[in-house]
Amino acid sequence: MNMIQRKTRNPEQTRNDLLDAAYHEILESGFQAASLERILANTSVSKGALYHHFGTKRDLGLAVIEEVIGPQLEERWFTMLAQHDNPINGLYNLIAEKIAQADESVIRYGCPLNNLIQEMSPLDESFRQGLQKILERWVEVVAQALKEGQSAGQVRPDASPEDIALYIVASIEGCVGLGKNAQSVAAYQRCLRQLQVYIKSLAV
Amino acid sequence: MNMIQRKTRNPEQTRNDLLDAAYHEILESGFQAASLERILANTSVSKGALYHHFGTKRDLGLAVIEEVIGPQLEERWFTMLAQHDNPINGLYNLIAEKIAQADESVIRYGCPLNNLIQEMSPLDESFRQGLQKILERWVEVVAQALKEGQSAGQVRPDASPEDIALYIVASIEGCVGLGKNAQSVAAYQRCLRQLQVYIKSLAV
DNA sequence: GAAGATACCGACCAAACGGTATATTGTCAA
DNA sequence: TTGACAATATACCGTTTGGTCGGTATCTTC
Repeated sequence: MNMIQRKTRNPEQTRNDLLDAAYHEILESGFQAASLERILANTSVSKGALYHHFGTKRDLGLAVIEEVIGPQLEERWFTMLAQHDNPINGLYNLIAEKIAQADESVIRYGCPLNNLIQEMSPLDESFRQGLQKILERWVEVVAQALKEGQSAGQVRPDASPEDIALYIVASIEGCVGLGKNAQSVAAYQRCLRQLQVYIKSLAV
Repeated sequence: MNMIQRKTRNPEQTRNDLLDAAYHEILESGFQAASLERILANTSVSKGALYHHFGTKRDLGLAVIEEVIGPQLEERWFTMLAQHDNPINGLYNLIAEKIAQADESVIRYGCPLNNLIQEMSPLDESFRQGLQKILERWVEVVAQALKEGQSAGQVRPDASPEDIALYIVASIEGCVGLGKNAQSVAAYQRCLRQLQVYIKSLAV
């Protein structure tokens, strides 16, 4: 056979390339319609190499959730909320940042987490669990911040931090979803600004 | 060829059967992964009949959006909001109804509109437009009710009806999405109850 | 430096897909 | 009654899909 292999081996790089290409392919087409051929074309990795690193397409998808989408969100929210002493300000600024950074690509493809939830959670229990782990962590980080805000007398004491955190996360996903379908950065921003109003109303 | 046709012809019924089966197949698998073979198997309609009524799979999907999903939502929200003199009460009760009617199947498959938005809106402009038409109508109905509430002195005058309507719709979709992934009726209900709190805060 | 493990290659495969072609039958107007 | 057309049936097609397999090149270890 005619063998033209990569000059030097680099399994880690190969794996990362695959994860990265798979992430983008899934973001654009969804998981089920994601094409392995297309992923391979975008990485110049061979099919053999792909199946060396990942047992099935499903495994690749699960790895994307765990190793790409999860850390992405974790970093953004965890470090951001840790920077503020007041959770109301922290949340408000996070949304403000989302409003400021809103651009065509966010509006076009929406939230990778939400996309996968809607598509895959009823179809594959492992996907659902992988996504749920991220979701729970997200809600937990927000709830924890709110709880500390209550102790510090910054957040209304009559509110349930867990319920509010859940609702805030839901609202964000909803705003992204609507903006995505409207293909309108403005609509997305208007929607998030209402969420800011709600967040402000949580202050004492 | 061996012809075993339906005893009596009924094109309208055939078309409706197809729309109904397609709706359920799409709800369960998404549009791209929806299988025509499976739809045919669930209707005992032949492939020839299907392609007589719908030019392509895409046309079938668009018809489901326009003729099944759209009217479903229209009926629920339009008639419901018309029953109340006070939009705050109307919206509150609509959410209360959603909370009361929450069951496994809602939680399992989520909102058909939201599912299609996340999957198809970046991939097919016609889908996006069909979905957007429903979305805009939904937002408009809510906004109109709020506007009338403002005139009647029931809704805070400093609020923008359009923005709030957009946000409410987004929040609902978000709540369904989270409940769907958590596979938890309780989480879904907790989320919606926070939305009720927000809605109440709109009163004068 | 030989051996064994790891990484990678690309041709091939069966199955499922959406869609087409052609044949047949029910319906209804003339 | 018949002729035309709408409605339905099924065999078939090309393409794409995820996945396999035998083989090769590189790296590590002793």
